[in-house]
Amino acid sequence: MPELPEVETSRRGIEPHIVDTRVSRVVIRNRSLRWPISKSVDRNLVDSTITAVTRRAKYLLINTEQGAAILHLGMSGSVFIVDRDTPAGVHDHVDIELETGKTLRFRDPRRFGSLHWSTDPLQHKLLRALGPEPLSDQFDGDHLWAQSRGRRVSIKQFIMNAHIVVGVGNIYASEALYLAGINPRHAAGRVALRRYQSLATTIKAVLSSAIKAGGTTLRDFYGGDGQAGYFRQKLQAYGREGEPCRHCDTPITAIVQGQRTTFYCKQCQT
DNA sequence: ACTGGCACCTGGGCGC
DNA sequence: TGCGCCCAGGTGCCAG
Repeated sequence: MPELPEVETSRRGIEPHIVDTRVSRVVIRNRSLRWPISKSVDRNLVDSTITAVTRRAKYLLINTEQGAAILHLGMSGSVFIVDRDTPAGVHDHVDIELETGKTLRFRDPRRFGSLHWSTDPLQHKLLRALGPEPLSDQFDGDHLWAQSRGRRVSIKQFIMNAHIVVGVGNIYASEALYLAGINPRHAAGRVALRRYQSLATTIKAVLSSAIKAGGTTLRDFYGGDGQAGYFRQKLQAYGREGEPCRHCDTPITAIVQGQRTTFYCKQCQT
């Protein structure tokens, strides 16, 4: 479900309800996610006070004085606030009950998500080797160009590699390449610096714009406040196979790269 | 060091 | 209606 804009939308949705609040109880109905949820998660969260909800890549960090719960939503996960004692559905795996009477609920039908505990989350194995945040100053065309030299993977797969830059998933990779006019099949190592500068700009633009719109709701994404994201209406390429390119009317093409579908315009993206 | 492919899992939508 | 098939917003890990 979520790419970076959806995770950020979720973060903003839940943060005001849980910050500066003590955790009274943690209910874990199913520990079998992508990795088994360790008991250290509930053990450390109970009775602690949430100090902040932050994000690194597509990970949500629920911070306390002692450490942080590291939550990944996988492909189908979502977090939202409910009143305590709201009946849980079959895919509601984790409830973090707060002393306010509210509960932070984690739902994940496909169970590709994960939940860890760490006293030093940014140094956690899953986080420490990640590339820069796309909306930070550490990410720019120079970075992409330098990292891409000698690489033969397609530029689409290259920008989706979290060790290069985080937060660019399948939707926004197609969108950014479309906006930059770059053919997604090009070998990353053969794309010029100038084009990478353009691409870094469109990556920032499309992610910022999607965050502003509350994310993209394809099927069932709702932010932590229950609102559907409305970026879908702004998609230029993703999901538009056969529909006319908004610039040249050429039907949008769909191809498969690395087992993921890519959408692009053969005319505009060269 | 890279690269491509597989794995994990459920549900929605479609064609018959 | 029901069944089988294909597809889906992610990403760690493995073999080559």
